[in-house]
Amino acid sequence: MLDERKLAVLRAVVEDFVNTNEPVGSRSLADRHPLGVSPATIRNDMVALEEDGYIAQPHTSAGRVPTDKGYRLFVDRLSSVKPLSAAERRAIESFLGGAVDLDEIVARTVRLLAQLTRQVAIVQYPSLTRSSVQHVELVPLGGQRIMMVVITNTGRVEQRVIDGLGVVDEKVVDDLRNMLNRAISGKHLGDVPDAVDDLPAQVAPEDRPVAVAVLSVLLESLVERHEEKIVLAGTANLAAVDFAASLRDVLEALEENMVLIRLLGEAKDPSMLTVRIGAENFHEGLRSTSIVSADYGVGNQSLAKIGVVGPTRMDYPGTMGAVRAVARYVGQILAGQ
Amino acid sequence: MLDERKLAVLRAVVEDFVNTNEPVGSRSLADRHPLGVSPATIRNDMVALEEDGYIAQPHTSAGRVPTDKGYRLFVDRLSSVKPLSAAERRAIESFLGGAVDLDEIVARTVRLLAQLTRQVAIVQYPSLTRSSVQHVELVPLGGQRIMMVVITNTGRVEQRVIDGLGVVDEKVVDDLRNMLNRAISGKHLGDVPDAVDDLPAQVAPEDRPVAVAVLSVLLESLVERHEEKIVLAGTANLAAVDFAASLRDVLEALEENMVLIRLLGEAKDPSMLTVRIGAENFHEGLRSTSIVSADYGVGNQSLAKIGVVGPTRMDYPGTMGAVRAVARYVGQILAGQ
DNA sequence: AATTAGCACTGAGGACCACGGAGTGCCAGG
DNA sequence: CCTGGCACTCCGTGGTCCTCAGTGCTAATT
Repeated sequence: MLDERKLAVLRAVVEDFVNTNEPVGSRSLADRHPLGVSPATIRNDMVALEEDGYIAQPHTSAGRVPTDKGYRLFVDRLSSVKPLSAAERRAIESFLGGAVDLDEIVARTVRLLAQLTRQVAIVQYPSLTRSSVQHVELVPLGGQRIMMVVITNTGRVEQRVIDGLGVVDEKVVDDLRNMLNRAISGKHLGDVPDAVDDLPAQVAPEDRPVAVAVLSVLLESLVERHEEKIVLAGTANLAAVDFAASLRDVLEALEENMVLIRLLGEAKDPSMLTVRIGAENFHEGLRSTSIVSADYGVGNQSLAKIGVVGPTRMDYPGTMGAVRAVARYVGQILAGQ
Repeated sequence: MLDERKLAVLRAVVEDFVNTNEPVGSRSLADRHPLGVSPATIRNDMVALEEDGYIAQPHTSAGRVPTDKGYRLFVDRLSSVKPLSAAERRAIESFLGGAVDLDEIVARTVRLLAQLTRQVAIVQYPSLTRSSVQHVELVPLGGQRIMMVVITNTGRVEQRVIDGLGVVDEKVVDDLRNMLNRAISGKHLGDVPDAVDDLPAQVAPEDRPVAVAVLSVLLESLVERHEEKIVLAGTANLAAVDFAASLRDVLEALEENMVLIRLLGEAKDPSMLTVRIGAENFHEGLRSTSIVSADYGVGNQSLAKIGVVGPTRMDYPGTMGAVRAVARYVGQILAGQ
């Protein structure tokens, strides 16, 4: 039903449309691609492709434009991920090399990805839920407050102030800290609740309120609140594109972090590139955009996602190459931290 | 030269233009404002205002539009900051109330301000340079690395990993931590370098490399690197406006954090509202925007700035009111932390 | 049976033009 | 000093025409 040549025509349509942003007609296609047949033949193929829903006409007597379904086929079967040039790879290395802490790694990564793809880049902070506790620190602040700092093995730091305890003896804080670390350091975050369950029973009754307060804040900050943090860059690149939806809708969607997190999260196949095209994105404002995302992590443990948002009419092979390459490098950098 | 009525006309022109986004003519002005004179008289006044450069005509036989100079006069002499409504104030309180840590306070503040003003909001993290050290924590990570966490009195937390030290004894880390805290906790950040100057001399010679490494990272993270962090929200609100400069230029300028930091920093009068109009902003891409900014802080000590970026054609009284109110509330919240 | 050349048809978009309307500047009279 | 009146200017709108890229169809060719 779709023979080789029809697929070649579809590929050519996608490539030309991505380049020119104008509906592509049979004549110009025959000119620019070595298909070896005449425009008339191409027209016949186009009719078939249109009947199957891979391309569409904005109006009669205009060229053809790929549909979401057409892009889908293109991505799945007609293109391959384009590896980065040596220069680009060197740029990544030097760009990410100088980062000193997690915040900076993330900040640089997102800018880098936006620059490489000339689109909007998204980087999610390494997930809390899949990492383990490296260390818990309790710091008595002046007065009646304690600051709790939790450090995970992915370099992420969570801090929280615990208040309203009355005066707390420094010795008590010391004991509590030691006990806590003995109980949970090295533990997977998911196991923390169980691990601390019987701790209050082990402290002297008069110190129990403090212990309970600390534990409840700990649990809240680690387990209950697994809102993930994300960072954006390159929104300026959107201005160059003209969307079916208004630019405003797209920008609004991008500011809704929860939406983005969900979208990134819906990858089919972990540790692989995922491409969601147009209406495949459930969010209204992103109907005319595509999202290319990938997992990154240390070893083969996935920690979080990075991704790129652009018009459906984007350079898929190039974008996919950039996303994949950056994801790998970030993983390496994190492993070295 | 500029009598009362001419000023009233200018005020009316600004207000109408802000509302309608269309050049305002003498007739509609006479209709909508109780100036008590005829359109012809208003025309004469307009000629005078135009000669002085406060308003301009996009083309002959069109209405008048305020110039940057006109807005300047309006802001300085013809308008007053508009206090928020009770409902708005309640919204601020409930919105900022639930924040648990500094990151969240900042994140909520910026979203709030963007929503109140329907423009782009900027919030700068509390400055490191003006705060003091609350506590320094050294945490031996597994192996040969140490994590350093510095907590300031403004709730800000800086963390850094120190690597490549060889195996470090836990006892040494303990001593170092105590010594460090004795030396610098409570100290103003600017005084930290002096305060730690002679610390290496106090440790045993064999531990000196560790101490030196820790100190150099400390100094680097606190003093040398006083890049300030900022956060944006509400960029989607820009899409509704049509700028003289392209939207892309504005978005690009907004992504250059260093530019924004400089712009915010150039407030005339600390602890007061600052308004920079159009070409008063040195940055190319922001020539057709205005920036309203204010300091916030605890007590009368200014810690950082917040601000709003919008078209020169903005509702100055309302925006100024929102910025001022939010700045105050954030100060209160920080003080209570 | 598949491909191609030829041809009539279609619709978008640009150039051109006429016109209505909002606004101005100026002048003469209150 | 203010105001009504008036001639003038220019923008924006809507209509018409024309071009042009591209299509679908049919008949001829391989």
